[in-house]
Formats: sequence, structure tokens, C-alpha cells
Amino acid sequence: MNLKDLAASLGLSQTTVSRALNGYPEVSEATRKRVTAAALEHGYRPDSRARSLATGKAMAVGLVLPMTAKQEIVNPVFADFVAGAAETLATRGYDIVLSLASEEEQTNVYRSMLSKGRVDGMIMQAPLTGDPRIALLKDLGMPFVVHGRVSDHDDEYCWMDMDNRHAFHEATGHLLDLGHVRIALLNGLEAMDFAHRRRDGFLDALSERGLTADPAIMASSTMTEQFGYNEAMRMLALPEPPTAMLTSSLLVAMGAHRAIQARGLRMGLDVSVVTHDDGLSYLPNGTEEAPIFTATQSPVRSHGNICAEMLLKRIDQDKTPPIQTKLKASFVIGPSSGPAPTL
Amino acid sequence: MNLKDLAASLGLSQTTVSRALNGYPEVSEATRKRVTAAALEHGYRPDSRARSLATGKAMAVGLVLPMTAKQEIVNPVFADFVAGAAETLATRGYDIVLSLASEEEQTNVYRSMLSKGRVDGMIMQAPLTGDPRIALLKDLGMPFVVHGRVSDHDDEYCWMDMDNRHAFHEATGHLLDLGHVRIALLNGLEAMDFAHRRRDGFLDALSERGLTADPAIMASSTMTEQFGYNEAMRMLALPEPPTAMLTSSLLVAMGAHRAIQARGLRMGLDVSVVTHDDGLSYLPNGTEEAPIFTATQSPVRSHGNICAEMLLKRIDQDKTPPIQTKLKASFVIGPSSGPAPTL
DNA sequence: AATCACTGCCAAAGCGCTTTGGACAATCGT
DNA sequence: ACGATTGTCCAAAGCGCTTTGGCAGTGATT
Repeated sequence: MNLKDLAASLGLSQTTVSRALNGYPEVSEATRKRVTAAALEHGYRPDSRARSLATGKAMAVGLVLPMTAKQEIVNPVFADFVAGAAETLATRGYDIVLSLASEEEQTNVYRSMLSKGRVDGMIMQAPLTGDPRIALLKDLGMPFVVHGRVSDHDDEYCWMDMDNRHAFHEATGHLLDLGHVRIALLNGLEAMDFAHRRRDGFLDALSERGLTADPAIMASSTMTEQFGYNEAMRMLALPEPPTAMLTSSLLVAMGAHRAIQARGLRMGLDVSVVTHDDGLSYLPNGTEEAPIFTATQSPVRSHGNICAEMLLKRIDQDKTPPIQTKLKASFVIGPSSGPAPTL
Repeated sequence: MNLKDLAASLGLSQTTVSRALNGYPEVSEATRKRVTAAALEHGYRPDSRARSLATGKAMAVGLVLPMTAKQEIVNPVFADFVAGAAETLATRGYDIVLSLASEEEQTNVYRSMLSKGRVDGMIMQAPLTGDPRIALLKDLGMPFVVHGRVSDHDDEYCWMDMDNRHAFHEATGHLLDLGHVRIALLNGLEAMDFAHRRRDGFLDALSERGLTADPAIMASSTMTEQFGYNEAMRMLALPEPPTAMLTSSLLVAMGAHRAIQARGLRMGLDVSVVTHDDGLSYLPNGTEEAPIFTATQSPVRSHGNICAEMLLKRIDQDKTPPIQTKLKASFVIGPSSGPAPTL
């Protein structure tokens, strides 16, 4: 059942039916009622392609899942972020078009994504330092917003980012205040822009107190529980083990926790752990009142909401200067951090 | 730059250009070369909507993120599953259209999803027992495949499922063989069809050896680390604590592990833990050679691959009888399970 | 009585692509 | 040498919608 048929069955023109259905004023209330009733009865649904072709709006935004050809890690943050974005987009009737791109194919996928008409805008995730995709997206001339930022890139694009530097500066400060001097950093892959910023925050906090970082207790890798466990195990076996650890994700913190226990130590007493918490819905950091880990937190789901919101604004009015949003992580204190043990 | 312009600039008809680009034989090799070169030079990309409208194929499949209005849990399995599906779909040039639906709006979202033309088929995830969506999808008459199954529903639909019953039967058998008698079950929400099947496998294995389950050591909830911890803590404090635990996800097992350690017990010696492992890429169960947890495993990413594959087949030929795939989980033994402690 | 502004409707022109049904030459079989 | 094929190309008809530009009819205004 298409518009033509529906119009015919009502003895009206397509124009009138279309207008009636889309709430235009040029149609009498009586006919509108008649039309909507008939539409409902026949289960009429406009063909989104045809509509999109006619209006020029795709009512969808694109998202590219970055992934190398090798079975690599899916960003655990992805699901919550997408949920947030989808949630906001749904309120405006937008869908998400997902595409997967191996590293080499990134460019092509981005191009084909906006192979005209498929989407009205794009959200780019997990930017690397000096990420070439930004230039590409600008080049393609389509609204986009980046979840994260790219250092060393001009500021002429939309982004939404948490203040990673500040968060890790604060977390490190907290540990320093507690008297810790040997603080380990278990960071994400430093190719990722956010990991870079976090390290800077960490290093700055140290040097502000006249301390220097020890590379032996700084690690950087994909943020898995395993990584946390392995590195913590290694570091705790050092002649001068750290008394505190700063980790980049709850999963890593859990791994560190496991290692601490495996070494017969107690978290929060012998070794403190502070982590960043992305607020993943399926991996809560204890309860709201009683967190397990002392943590900087910024729920990634709300990042999804915000990015979507920004993109929609951008789609509505392309010509305004780019919007940029910086979020401050909150800081909660749990039993995982305590005063540095006295020797 | 559209087809018309491109054709004009080449002094050819749209027909010929279209045919040249799409590899039809009715065009000479010389013109084809000329056309492809020009297309490349002008950066021509066909409008996917127009093409879709003309061909009738959307080159996309739909996926609905189920989610209640309340900030509920995003399925942790989602990301990997989607990655798998996207991976397979990408090889055939298909995209994924993602939509989010609150429980009440499910029906509408499904309807509007295939609001004609948006997608060629759908993948449905996380079916509940007696899930009404299956009837809905059948009713809408669009190819679909279900990741999981629905009990008490006729078999006339495509599904791909792991043999949950068998997996938990085997896992329980393993623990029974080790001499365990009081085995706890930390299951997923029993509204989920798979949780139901797992419980059945567990119960059957027990009763086959003449044992009955104790409701005091059976729990069922959303599969978080917290849930694992809380329930394990509670159970280990019982007058007759379990000597083994069977959990429904790695996250839950990790929670149980934490509880075991918190109680001053040793996993694999005092309390055994066996879990199901969805093979999430960011949450590996140790390494392949050295798993941490004894586990039934079935990587959900490959589920995504398979579902996509099946759906594509289904889209290609709608009229064949529904395909159904049952996967057997593999079973790996790690240090988390050992002989039941002698009293 | 003629003009004007609505109101409520319609015919038809796109949107950009694919595909059907030829047209026109060049080549072939006999 | 003549019809039958084959190789290249094209004009035009959709796909199903929105939207422009009009056209009657109705009251209200000059």
C-alpha cells in the first residue's frame, strides 16, 4: 500500500494525502481525520527512501566501528555510548547507520557512508593522536562530531570530550595527598588521544610536587582485565613496588585488584587503586552510595546523549561555528584508596 | 555530481554510464574504462536512496537495541555481537541500521524500522520466553533471524542459538564428577530465554545423579560483577555453603571470585567456579592456553557472523524453509575448578 | 458588481537511480 | 548477397514520495 493507492482509495490526490499525514495546514480537519484513519486501517507506512529522496534528509546518522582486520578488541565503551546516542536520536526520529571498517578501509567506508544520502551526519569515535579522519570528514563536507579530541589539530571541528587531563591530575593529586610517592600508571593505548591526555595529567601532578615518574611503573596497553592483572603482578614484584596505582578503566582496576590479592596484599591498605570509570551499565563500580574503587567518573552513555544532541544541532544549522563541549569528570572516593603505608 | 551530470560530461546516456559502473556486459570495454575514470575523477558516488528506490534493495539490515525507558543495562554482549554481524555484512556491502526501543515502543519501532525500504531484514536479539516480537516480525513479513530461541513458540522461524541446555548440563556434570554436591547457580534473568535453558540443563544434570537443587543457592539477575559478588558473599555465609558455583557470565564469575577471596577462601580449592564465557574481546578468560576459569565458551562475535550470514541467505531467497543453527559450546578447564573439598 | 484573500484541493515536476524495450550499425552464417 | 545475430548505445518509464504552482469555490471587502 503506497501513497498512490491510499489516495486513490480515498478519492483524493497524493498531494492532499501527503499533506494531511504530515500535518500541513492546507487541508481541512475533516479530511485529515479521514486520511489518518484510512492510513491506520491500511497500515500505510511511507517508504523512507522515497521520502528521503524527496526531502533530502536521510533521518539517520552514521557511526563507523573502527576495527582492524585481525580479530581485534571491540571497544567496551561502544555499547553504552551507542545506547546513549541512539536514545537521543530516537526522540527526533533518527536512526544510526553502523558500518565496520578495517583500518585500511577507513577512508573508503567513510566515503561510502556518506555516499550521498545514506546519512545526514556522522559521529566519530576513539580518535587517535593526529587522526587523519578529521581532515577526511571535513573534506567530505558533512556535519560530524567527534567523541574525543585530536591533539595537534586545528580546533575547527565539533567535539565532545571529557577533561581527561584534569581527571588524572585530580586523581594523582588525591593519591599524593594521601602520601603516596610511588604511583603506577596503567594507561590505555597511547595511540589513543585520551590516553595521552591522561598521562599528561598524571605527569603534571607529579612534577608539580617535585616528583618524577618512573617508567618501570608506567604501562600502556589495551584496557583489559588481563592487562591490569599482568602489569600489577609485575610491578608488585619489583624491588621497589608502587604503593598506589592509577588505572584507565574499571576492568584494568579489577585486574590490578586481583593481582594485589594474589600477592597477599590488601587493596586500600597496602596498595591503593584509583581508576577512571566510564560508568558502563553492566560494570557498575559498586553502588552509588558505596563505590568500590576511588574513581574519576564520567558515564559514557551520557557522552552518547551529548554527541547526538550536538550532531542534531549541527545538522539543523550547518553554518554556525563548531560546537565544543568539555565535560568534567566527577570524583568519588571509595575504600580502594587510603594513606600510603608507613615503612 | 550525479549520474545525469556525469553522463552529460561524458557525452553518454545515463543508461550507459549506469551499466558501465555496475559491470553490465552491454557496454564496450573502452567506454567502461572512460566512464570509471571519469567517475573516479569527479568523485561520483551514486545516491544510495535513489539506487535503493530503483532496485528495491536497501542494502541494510535492522537491529533493535532493546532498552527500557529507565537507564537500564546495555547488554555487554551487544558490542561483540554487532561487530561480528557488521563484519560479515560488510563483505557484502550491507550496513546495519540501529534503532533503540523502549519496551512499550518495541512494536512501533519494529514497524517503523521496516517502514518500507529502510532495511531488507532484521536481526532480533535477546529473546524473552514467549517473546511477542517473533509473531510481530512474522506478521510484518520481512526476513529476520533471531539470536537465541523462544520456547513455546512454533519452530517456523530462523534462529541461531548456542545449546545452552547442553552447555550447563556439561558444566554441572564436570562439577559433579569432581565430587561437588552443593552447587550454586548464578544465572541471568530468567525472563531471558537462554537463562531458562541453562537452568534446565543444570537441574537435569543434578537430578540425573539423584540430587535436587537447593533454591537457597540459586540466584538469577542481571549479569553484573556486583551480582556475582553479592550472591556469592551471601551463599558463602550460609550454614551449608556451596562448594562450587556455576555462573552465567565471566563478569559474574569475577564477582564470585572476589567474594571467595573476600571470605578468605581459595578459588579452585575451597570453592570451584565454572562459568559460561561469551568470549567478549575486551574481557578474555585468561589466555587461550591458560584460561583462568573453567568455562563453557562460545564467542558471541562468531554468533554475529553466523546470524548475519543466515540473514543474507534469507534475504537472497525468502521462500526456502527457515534455517536454524544450533551451536555447541566448547568446554575448557582452568584452575578455577577442582575436586570438592573433603570435610 | 467587481476585487480580494482565503480555504481546500489537485496535476505535475522533481529527487537520482535502474531497467525495459528498442535503435542502429557491424558482423555472421549460409 | 540477404536475413539473422551480436555489440553498443539510448530514450523513457518507473521506484514512492514531497512540493511548487494553480485552480476553483466561498465570503469579505471595496
